[in-house]
Amino acid sequence: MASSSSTAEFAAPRLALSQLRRLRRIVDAAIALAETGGFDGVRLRDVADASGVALGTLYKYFRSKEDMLLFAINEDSAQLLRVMAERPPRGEGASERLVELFARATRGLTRRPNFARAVLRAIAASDASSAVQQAAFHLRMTRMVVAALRGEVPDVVAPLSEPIGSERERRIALVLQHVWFSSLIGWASGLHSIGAVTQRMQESIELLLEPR
Amino acid sequence: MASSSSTAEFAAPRLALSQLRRLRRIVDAAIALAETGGFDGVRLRDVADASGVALGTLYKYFRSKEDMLLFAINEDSAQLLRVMAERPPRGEGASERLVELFARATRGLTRRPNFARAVLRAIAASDASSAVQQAAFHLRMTRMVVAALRGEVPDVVAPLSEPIGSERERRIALVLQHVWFSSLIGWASGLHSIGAVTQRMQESIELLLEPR
DNA sequence: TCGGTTTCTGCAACCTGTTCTAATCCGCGA
DNA sequence: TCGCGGATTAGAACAGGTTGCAGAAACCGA
Repeated sequence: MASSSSTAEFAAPRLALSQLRRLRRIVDAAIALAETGGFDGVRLRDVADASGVALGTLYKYFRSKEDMLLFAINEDSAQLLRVMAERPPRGEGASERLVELFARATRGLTRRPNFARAVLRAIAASDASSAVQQAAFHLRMTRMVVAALRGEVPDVVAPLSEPIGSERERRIALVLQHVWFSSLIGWASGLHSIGAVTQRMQESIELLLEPR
Repeated sequence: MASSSSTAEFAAPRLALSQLRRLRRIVDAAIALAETGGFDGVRLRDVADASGVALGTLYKYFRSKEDMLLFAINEDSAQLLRVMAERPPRGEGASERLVELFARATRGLTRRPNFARAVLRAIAASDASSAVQQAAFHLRMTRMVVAALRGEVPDVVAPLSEPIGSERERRIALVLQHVWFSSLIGWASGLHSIGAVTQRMQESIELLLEPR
């Protein structure tokens, strides 16, 4: 049970070790399938086969296919936060650091384009039941953006619930995340290239930060 | 035939009158169902029944369910453009006009919340085959944003292919559309209220335009 | 170790988007 | 008017997400 993916991140994991292992096998199988075939490539019957569980068991761990992929991308966002804490963007000004932050995030995500398309579709189609996942992702990104704005190192250990940044910093983070997400959706829809995503981020950052 | 929805907007409609009427009945049925039950409420078997055509016929007019809803929202965007040309936002400064533009657009869309959720999901999940639709929507919004920035009246009749605005104006339009779209997706996912959408637009517009 | 509870399995079933096919219908040019 | 070709229809069929269920397995406290 354990309301899907919110589990490992928010609630105390009431899962036994064997269940944690099962969860991992499921998620790994889903990721592998997504890397090959994107959203449609993740056929739950295949996920079940590849992870050695019954089809119905998937629904004990996740509410839906989307929820499963949301869990995967949420893990990735935690990983990204760690990386950014270890090797923060080291540009001179806030703009350069932000550009680098999003360039690295974009590269990291789209390095596995089919997986990226899969999770983007999952995010876009998810409903309120997965809102917690989304919120977690958002809070991590905000933390990274604020850190990049200030030229600091993002806090990895602080609980996600802890508020961060000034009003203005949070607004900038919000705008940039919206532009990023929406651009990525556009890329996933075939509207433009990955390069266009990075370029839009750069233009947006300049528009927001550079004196006019 | 007629590659789905691009038809009525881009290519010369090679459809006979009876076919145009059929198309209209299909779209109207889909809209009605979406208004009631959102994306999932649009069951193609029901659309076919309600519009009096066979299930297979739907696929002669639209590539997919998403494509169908994209067509509907595209009609709405044309309508919005006309309304904005008739009664443009009449604030003093560019900021006020933009805030009003997006407030009105948001209200118009979310007045039928289930329909809005349906088309948002369709947009987010669409693939390259519907890129033309998306582009059309985007071009219309850009036209409205640029007009609001300048305090002019958007051009309704000019072909959508005609480029518009300065580099900076287009960037602002792009950022605002990304924020708008992404906020709406967040609303559709249950992440926040409609009010939050309008508020984010206001904050973003201030961030972009007001001197600091 | 035992009994009860929870989880997992294997499988069938359901639902809905999508595709396919054969038969029919319709408009239109000859 | 006739006949042809494209459009439409009814219906079946397929695919994959989701659900339900009965029995087997695993776990856990006593």
